[in-house]
Amino acid sequence: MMDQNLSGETVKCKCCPNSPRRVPELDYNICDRWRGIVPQSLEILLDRRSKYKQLKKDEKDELKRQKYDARQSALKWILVCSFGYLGFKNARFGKIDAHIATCAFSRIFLHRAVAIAQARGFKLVHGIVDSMWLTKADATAADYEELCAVIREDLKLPLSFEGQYRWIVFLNSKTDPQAPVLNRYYGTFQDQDRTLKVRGIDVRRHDTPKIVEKCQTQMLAILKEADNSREFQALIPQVLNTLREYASKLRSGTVPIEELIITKNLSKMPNEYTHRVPQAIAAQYLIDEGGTVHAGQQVSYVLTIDPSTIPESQALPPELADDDTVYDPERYVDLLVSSTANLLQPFGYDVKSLTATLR
DNA sequence: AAGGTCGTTATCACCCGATA
DNA sequence: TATCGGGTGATAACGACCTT
Repeated sequence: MMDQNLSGETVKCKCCPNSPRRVPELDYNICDRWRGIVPQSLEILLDRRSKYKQLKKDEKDELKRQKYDARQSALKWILVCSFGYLGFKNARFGKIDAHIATCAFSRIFLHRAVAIAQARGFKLVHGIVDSMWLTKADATAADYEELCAVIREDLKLPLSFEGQYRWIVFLNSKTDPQAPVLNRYYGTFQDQDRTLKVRGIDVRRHDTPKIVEKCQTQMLAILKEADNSREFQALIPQVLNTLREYASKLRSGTVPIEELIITKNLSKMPNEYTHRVPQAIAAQYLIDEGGTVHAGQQVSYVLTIDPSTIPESQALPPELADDDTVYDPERYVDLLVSSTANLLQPFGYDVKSLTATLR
């Protein structure tokens, strides 16, 4: 968007239909007379972000480092939204053609970056949008930095090396167990702290109850000590012990309600729900109590024992829970099992086998 | 914004045994 | 032989949330 002058008024502009600046694949013309308002605006944000990144890099004080990191991260999300907004039809400066053009450039750049990496002996494990995961036997951080510099120079784009993983697990798709998916993975970096990076799974979701989050966090803490896949496999029994521990705690009925709360964002008014989903049931309880619940609002609930088959009794807002409220241990155990399976699926464990080990 | 995953609920077909 | 109900499994629709 920046360097290519991609903006609502510059892509397919009327003033220079024969501009030499073209969009790859699509051959749209890009204005050669004016700089677009989008790149002009983004420049401010990009400059500021790279300043904070640099400041963080040069800073020793941990608190300040965190502060700079938070600022560059806030700017990152403003920039991500700017890209999204370019394709939003109601946006003042939006235009779908400019959005499509941005995607076309991004494909070309990613392709080119992959080609450069491969030409230098790196193997592409996975790539998405503006990121690549590469391997090369015995490659050092310096090798990756060097590759970065080459690509940066070639594409004339800022590019940074995030780190080297000791190991990384890409989870397979549940709908197509053959295919690993791009938005669910976890791994540890080779730094001193063995920093974990986790995307997409339970601990990253805000609707995961605390009990499951704690359990999965503990499991990840166990696995992060592995240096390679052999050590990883050797740690799996400890992970299974953690699962058993949490499951029996749940079954003993002693887990406090606070750890069992599930919170969801309502996407519609409670009466618009066609399915008797727990969040709709919980919302109805709140309305019955004289509360008001709107789309966009958060609603919390606890999964309760359902002695009848009335859907109403399967969920209860924690606000209405009392000492007699009994949670449904088995449904929470199911959540634990599924979160465990999310970690161990590539190693031959699934919900069925894990459930069996808990009997 | 776009492109996904995934879990839950609803629905329906089907099987099977019980019942009349 | 017809009917009913429970259980099971497949499928569609729904709904939430995640990734960049």
